[in-house]
Amino acid sequence: MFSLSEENYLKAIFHLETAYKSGVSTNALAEEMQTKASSVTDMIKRLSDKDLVNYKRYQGVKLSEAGKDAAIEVIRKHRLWEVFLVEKLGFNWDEVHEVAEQLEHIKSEKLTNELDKFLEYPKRDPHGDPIPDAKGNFAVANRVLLSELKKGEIGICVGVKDSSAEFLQYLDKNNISLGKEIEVKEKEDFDQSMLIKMDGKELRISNQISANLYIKTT
Amino acid sequence: MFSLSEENYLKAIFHLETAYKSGVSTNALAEEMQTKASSVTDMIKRLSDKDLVNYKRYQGVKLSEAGKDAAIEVIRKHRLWEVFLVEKLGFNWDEVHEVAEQLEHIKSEKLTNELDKFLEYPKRDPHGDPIPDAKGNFAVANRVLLSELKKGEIGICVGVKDSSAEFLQYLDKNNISLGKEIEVKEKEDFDQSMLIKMDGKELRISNQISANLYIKTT
DNA sequence: AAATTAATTTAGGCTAATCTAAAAAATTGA
DNA sequence: TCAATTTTTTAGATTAGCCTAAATTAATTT
Repeated sequence: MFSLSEENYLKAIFHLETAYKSGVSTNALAEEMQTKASSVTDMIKRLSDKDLVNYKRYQGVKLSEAGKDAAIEVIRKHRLWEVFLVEKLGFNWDEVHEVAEQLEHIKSEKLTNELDKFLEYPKRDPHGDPIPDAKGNFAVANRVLLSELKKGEIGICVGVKDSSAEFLQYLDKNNISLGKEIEVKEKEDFDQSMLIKMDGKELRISNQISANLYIKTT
Repeated sequence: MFSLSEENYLKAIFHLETAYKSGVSTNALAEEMQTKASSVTDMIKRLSDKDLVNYKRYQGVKLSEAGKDAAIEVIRKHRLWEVFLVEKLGFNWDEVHEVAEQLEHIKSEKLTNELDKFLEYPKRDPHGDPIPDAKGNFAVANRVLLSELKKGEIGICVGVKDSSAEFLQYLDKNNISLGKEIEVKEKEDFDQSMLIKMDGKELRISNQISANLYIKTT
């Protein structure tokens, strides 16, 4: 069994590995974990002793198979609890993160699997992220950022890259939610801002917005 | 906010206070917490520094108002989660304790209150124990132990004193559950064992059983 | 290729929560 | 009452997880 802190590190490494294919640097991990590089080195040693990561001094860190399994299990629980909070308890999608950060560490295989069943085996969490199944299998995300679409292209909003409360509240305020069809009417060369059409109305959004919205093109 | 360990101590003191009205002794608390007396002394000092307990050396410990409030909040969460596990996720009443021990430490007032609402404000947990409401008010238990009934008396089973998996499994095996009507047909002077009638059938039970079953007499 | 800068690790401390062993205080009982 | 026993506290270690400051290694410039 892993400690709360170990689980958080494993999760962070997992998320960073997509960006740092050749190994996650100590500094990147320190940034992600909001801690000091020296603390990261300490923890990496502990995780390495438990064979959850592969580590050579000054070379960055990668999850082992066991580490990956553990990370995916935590992510599975996090996302299932998010679905529970929104679907069953009426939380808004910008209110679930902090609570799910706690709930993801509850240890009970039966609990996780019964929760999954109770929620009818959801495939995605409220932010559109895929939920691993009991075997750790992910749905592969076949999506692009809205910022990558060209003028005239159309797609469905399927997820958010940034799930901070601030960003989600901006989306709520502008009625942007998962499932909405979005058409790129104009795209500014200078700052990448866009004029989009949604619900029959036009809306101008900055690149900061479009670069955090996942779209499935139709 | 309190640490996991602090919350567990507060809860233990709360439970022991009913038996030790004049203050909970260090040894009793060590026994309850499955730890050493010296560790208890350490923690009592910490709780005392935070004004969660009143403590004078060698005199046992009592919860302050703040300590009592904190303990009741933890107990409220524990029992609500037990209801959730049984009612919504299909756990048996002998499987919920360990998981609820973890869930009771999740910090989110909104979560607790929305869970309470989702469960339709249950008054009792699966073992018949009262659930404090959001203000910390308990239903007062108006019940006696089955072992206190005399021959010929009748009552309804409303709770268990021991909620260990072993005891609950014994009850399951003998079809004893909350809500059942029980009549004392015979009571043995020598060992206090009883012959009881339930569901039209007779069953002989030892004092260890009858002293752990709460009854509401009709 | 040497020098500077940046990243990483080591060394040494700190705190919460635990432990063992010893000391001190309270209780019991002859 | 006072000696023996029990209970409780103190003293001193230990571990996980974090910190700061210093040292080391790697990367980048010139």
